[in-house]
Amino acid sequence: MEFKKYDHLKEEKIITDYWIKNNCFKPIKGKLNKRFSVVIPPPNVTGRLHMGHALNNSLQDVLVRFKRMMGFETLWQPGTDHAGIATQAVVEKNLEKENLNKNQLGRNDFISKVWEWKEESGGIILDQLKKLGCSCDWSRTRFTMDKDLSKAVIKVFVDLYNNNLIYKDKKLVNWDTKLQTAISDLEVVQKDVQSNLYYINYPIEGSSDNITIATTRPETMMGDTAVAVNPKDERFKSLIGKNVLIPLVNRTIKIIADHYADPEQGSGAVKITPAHDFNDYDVGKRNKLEIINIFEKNGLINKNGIKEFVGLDRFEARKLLTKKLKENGYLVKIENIKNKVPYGDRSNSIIEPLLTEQWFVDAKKLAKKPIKIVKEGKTSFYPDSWTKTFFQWMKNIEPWCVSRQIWWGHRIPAWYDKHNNIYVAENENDALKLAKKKNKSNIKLKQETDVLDTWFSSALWPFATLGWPNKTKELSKFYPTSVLVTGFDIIFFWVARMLMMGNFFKNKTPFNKVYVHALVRDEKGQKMSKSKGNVIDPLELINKYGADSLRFTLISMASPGRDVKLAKDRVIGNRNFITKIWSANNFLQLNKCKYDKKININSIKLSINQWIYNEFILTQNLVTKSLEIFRFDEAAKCIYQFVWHYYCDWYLEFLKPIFNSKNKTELNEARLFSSFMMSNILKLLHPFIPFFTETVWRKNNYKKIIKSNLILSEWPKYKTMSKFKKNCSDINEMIKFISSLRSSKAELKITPKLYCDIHFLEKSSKLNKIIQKNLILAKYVGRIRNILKLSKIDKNTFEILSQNEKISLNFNENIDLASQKIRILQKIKNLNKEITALNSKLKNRAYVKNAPKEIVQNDKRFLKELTIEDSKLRSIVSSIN
RNA sequence: GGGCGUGUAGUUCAGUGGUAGAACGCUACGUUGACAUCGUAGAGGUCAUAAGUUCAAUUCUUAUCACGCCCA
Repeated sequence: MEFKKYDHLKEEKIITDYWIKNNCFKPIKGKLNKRFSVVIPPPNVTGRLHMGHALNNSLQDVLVRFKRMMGFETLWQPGTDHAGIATQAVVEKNLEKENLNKNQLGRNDFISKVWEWKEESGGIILDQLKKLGCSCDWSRTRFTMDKDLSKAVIKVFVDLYNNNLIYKDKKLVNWDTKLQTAISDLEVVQKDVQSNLYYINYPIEGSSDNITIATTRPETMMGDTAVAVNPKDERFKSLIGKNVLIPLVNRTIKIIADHYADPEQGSGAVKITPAHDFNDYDVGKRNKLEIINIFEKNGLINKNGIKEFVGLDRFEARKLLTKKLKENGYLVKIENIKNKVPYGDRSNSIIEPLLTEQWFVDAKKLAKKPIKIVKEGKTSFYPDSWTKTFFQWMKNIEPWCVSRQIWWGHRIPAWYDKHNNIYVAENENDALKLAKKKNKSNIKLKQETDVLDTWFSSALWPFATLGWPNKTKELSKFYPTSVLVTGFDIIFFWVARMLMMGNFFKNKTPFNKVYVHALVRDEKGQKMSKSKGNVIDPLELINKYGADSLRFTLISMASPGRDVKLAKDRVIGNRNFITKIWSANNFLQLNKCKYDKKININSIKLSINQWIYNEFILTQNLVTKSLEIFRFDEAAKCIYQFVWHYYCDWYLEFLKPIFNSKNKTELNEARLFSSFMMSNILKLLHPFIPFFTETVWRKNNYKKIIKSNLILSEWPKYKTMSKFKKNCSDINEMIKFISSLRSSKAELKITPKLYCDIHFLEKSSKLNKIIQKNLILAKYVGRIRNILKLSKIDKNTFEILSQNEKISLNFNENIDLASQKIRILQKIKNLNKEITALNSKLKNRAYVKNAPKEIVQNDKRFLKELTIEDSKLRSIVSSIN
């Protein structure tokens, strides 16, 4: 009989359609009357599936499928976020191809263009998640710019404003000159770069002396409003209070004393430009310095700069200014140093601190409750080490700049009158009402043009997707969510902010547990990046090896606190695992194995069935326990071991002689039970490799017998049968015996397929009894011809030790006894090393006194066994001649 | 500079205060009626280094070294 190969491409498609058509991903009231819910970390609409998504979503799917089978009413809430800056950039790029820009279109038309783009290609990543097997309730897919979600965003903004948790302020913010918007602290990446440190002389007024300052950004001289020295720095003490002239700028500024100036750094004197440096800004505030902004919003020098520099780009200005300083003798030297320069994470352009009016969330106040919640364990991190990171950030949190000077996003619900009075309301009408109340007359209002940071709306994800601010059924059922699965890189961006918003608006923490997974790297441990060219495309792997192989690989490598180093070989290995199960299942079909629901475990008689049942229970318990504590790696490893090395390697081999026998009772039981076990294997494996297992489930007709799809079937919860104990231990002895027999053959260089006679040399051999009891297994799997009552002694006979019993083997072939003698002597030598070590340990009185009794007992028993082994090996050696 | 993490077989990683494990790779043999995407057997480790606690340390403590990440 020939079997078809497992065709993952074909089957995965069939199964996906089948699940969706049959509403398998929707919450269904399960046996437990408990609920389990997860919200997906919404991928960007501009996103394409990468390995990070693949890992993140595979893990969520494992949990969701596991809990669903456990009998929880389960919801996995999917969706995407609108990715303000990224999406706007994509659409602007498309416009460029048509020689258009957004200003030509105007705000409204541009936004319609973005929506057009979103409808067309904003769903790609969701389709890719379906390919991965994600069992989200796709009918509930949400988007952060949806009407409902936008309503939530606006309400949150207004409520926070009315609670004084949002305010408008003029502050130094991180300004992206390329995108021409403010961004939050978190969106700034500090990069190590090689820079020049310029030493420049500032002439001291009324003297021929200079003070030398050091700076990496000479062009900002145009905005200098002081030179600072450290009050403790003896070198400069006499200069404090004097005026200096900014070279070329020809403006006079004061030398001030401020502890910010570090005597060790540069020249010890530092120019202060409050408008263009966060530290200088603070110095300026302390010393009441003037603030002179010298940049336009696109990074060009404005009219506050030196005349001939106006309109120059900041880096051009630096070059030119350096040249002029040098020509005029102000430049002392240039030093090459390493320093950190801020870059925008989206634009990759150097961030300019710029004084602008922006909207801020009072994160410090909002952080208080989440800190408490996490301390109390109402939300806990797995692995726990992230708790510390979380606290560290939350306790030092800065105001969160939430306004962005772009068009695509939630427009801030604030209106201004002509005096710039602010009215914050959910809509223009309400704003007008507020204005009327204040002004006692009807006036015209203009809406704020800024939009909100995308993370502002993502922060509402766990309750906004469930219908908030409406009081929906879903909200009461599925909030708070059970677990959040996410990467550590967005703990601050997203997790912390969800905790703030959830605890403020719902007065309940948005998730009870946060499972934090690591990054996926390449096999050498390098971060995957396009520029390095080491990116592995998950879709390529899915096409080649199947979604299940990729999932199983990622899941089994997700051990806590460690990055996933992905190599293609792993995926191939796991594809082989799937093939192995496929062929094992073919074997069952070949032998007409059929599962009957009326199976009565209690009446199972065959030792091997009892044994595999027992092993299965151990596996079932360990897999369940591991998944409960997010040890995905342990769970995957455990089921892999069971399927391959217990079920396939031993159980199926032991079944063969029974399938060949004519004992109807045994045959029927074997057929029934092997199939029953297979059905349970499929269940345990289903969260890991859902497509394959559901396919086999259908192929085996389990659906008819069990009356359920695999995805909605019941998670195994079988109980130990104590009366199986003896037979299980017998089978374990059989395995040990057969293994030692095989080893001996290999050592004797005898072909494994060769049969031999055996004879038990011990007076009352336990092994003998066990083997007699399981004779057909021993004969078939152990390849034993006969069990002799009397020992043959000839040159084809060789004695071995198995489970410390002496057994003689008799082959139809000559044996090289001399070389065996050498081998055994070596074994004895090693054995004696152990015996000596153990002996001296047991002679140590302190050890015997202090160690737990069981440990000492164990050692004594072990020593005894070794001693017996030693003497038996010696007797074997002496018999060889 | 502050914080966190990692260092165990050739590789990727589990693990434990009491005889060191897996997967992949490697070596030898093998086409026995599920499976060569396979089987059987095997080789391979001073558990980074040093000191301390302990009857006992790969495991706990401290220091050092190496690597990685986050924050300033």
